[in-house]
Amino acid sequence: MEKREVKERRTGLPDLKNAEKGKVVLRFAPNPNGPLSFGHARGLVINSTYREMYDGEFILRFDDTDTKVKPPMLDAYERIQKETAWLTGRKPDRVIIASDRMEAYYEHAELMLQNDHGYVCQCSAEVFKEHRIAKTNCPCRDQKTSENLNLWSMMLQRQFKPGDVVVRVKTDMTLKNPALRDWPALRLQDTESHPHPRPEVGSKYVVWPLLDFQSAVEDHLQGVTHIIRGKDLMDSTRKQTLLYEHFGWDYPETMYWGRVKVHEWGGFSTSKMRNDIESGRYPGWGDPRLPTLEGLSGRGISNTALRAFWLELGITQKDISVPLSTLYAHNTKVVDAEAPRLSFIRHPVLCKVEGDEIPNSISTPVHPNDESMGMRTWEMIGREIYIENEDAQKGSLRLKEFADITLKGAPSPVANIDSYERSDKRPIVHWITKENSLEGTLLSTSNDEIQTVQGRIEKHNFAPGTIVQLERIGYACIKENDSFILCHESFDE
RNA sequence: GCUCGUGUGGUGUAGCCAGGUCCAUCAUAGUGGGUUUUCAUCCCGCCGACCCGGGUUCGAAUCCCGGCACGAGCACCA
Repeated sequence: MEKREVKERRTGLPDLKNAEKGKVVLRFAPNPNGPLSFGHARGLVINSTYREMYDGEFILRFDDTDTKVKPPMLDAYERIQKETAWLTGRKPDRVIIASDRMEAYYEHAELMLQNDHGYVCQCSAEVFKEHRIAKTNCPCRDQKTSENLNLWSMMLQRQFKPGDVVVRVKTDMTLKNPALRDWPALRLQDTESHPHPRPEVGSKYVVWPLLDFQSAVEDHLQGVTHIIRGKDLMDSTRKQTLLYEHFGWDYPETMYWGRVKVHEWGGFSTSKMRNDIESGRYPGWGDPRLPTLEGLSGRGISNTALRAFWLELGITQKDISVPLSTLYAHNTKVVDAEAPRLSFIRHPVLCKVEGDEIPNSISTPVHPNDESMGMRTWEMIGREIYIENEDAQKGSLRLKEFADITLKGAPSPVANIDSYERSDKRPIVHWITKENSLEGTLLSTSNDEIQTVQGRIEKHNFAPGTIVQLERIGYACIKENDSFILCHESFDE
């Protein structure tokens, strides 16, 4: 047997099976029942990265076929498209909305009934469950094709109530895997009391496809070649493969990833977040404590870091739990080189500087490792500065880039300049002059709480959304000119 | 219960399909040190893993069988 030449370490995602460059079609299909969360990012990152690797196409599909249990949210359609572009770096090649495609699903449902590959079942869910467990056929299974078509048109004509009737795919009631036995393909929804939120859809339809049917038909219609999704949908693949066999279609290649939890968050269920927002626990989807893309980007987690994070996890089927520090480590790498440095003084203490030959201004670099970012210059005319209360307790300090001082008196100490050169090992602290700073606020998240610290923030001209580094504190995202939120964990006080 | 899937250091991940070059990769965390007028960045060192038991084989992280553990599906949710 021939041996591989060298075992090379794989980097990046593994190759796709049966993939030809330029002919790969991938998709990601969220339910628009809320904006995108951290968990959705995996599907977006993995699928869109394969698009780039294979020069293929990437479809964003809205699976909005449930109006009651997981009702879509109207503004999510736009938001999800924006968030997708933000995260993946470009727009999807195609956008499909399932609720626009109902006629196609009806057509295939009818075709399935005509070919006797499905039937209209009037058993209750409970009764059918008995059959599924007992591996026995339900009476509806033997109906004539004409009877099925007749019942189908009655469904469309609203002659049944939700729960009374369902269209099933004929598989085999003796299949080993109970999940696959004559699975339901379409059902009725009361769209009068639970209308679809899209005005053009509203109460227009009562017969709605279920995920396995809708997704299967749509994947075929769109020419999807590779499906990469969570392993919770493995049985979906098996169900859908049986449907594909009825239609004589070839099922796409599939890959799965396992379940991911984040230590600090647990899961990230859109439905649960929606409840928490509606109950007032969080003010909105963009709250920095929430694992939504909006919440994360709002506190300065970059799209590059998110991509690196998910690419590193890859597509193993293991169920894992990851600490947020992993994401933060990626973010630091992305953000540090570009983050201007600013001084923020928590619990500020005002000091009067005294000494000989005090210069008129002090200059310090915007970024210690990048001269091209320039200098920041503080006027020393007023000779009043702020230092952190905690530092003030230490008595003698080195004001960074300025002077060694000794503090005397309280509560407004005098800072006597001992030396401009560094003369000993006294601690180096950050500081700011009174005239070059404003009152400011620093927010941070911790254990589902938002903490606030008041202080003095160095004046700056950076736009909201800019990620800066507050010296000796951490990276922060500018919310407004005088308010910041910490990107990573909270202060360790 | 039935069905399916997964088990590599604290956390992830490579290697497994095509057994040897694996006293097991890389990252992150932790820890020690270096650079640095930030408790940042950067650099170096250390720490630490093949779920268990059989089997096949000259040789097993890799193949086979059996356990065990964990997860998911069995919805008229996605």
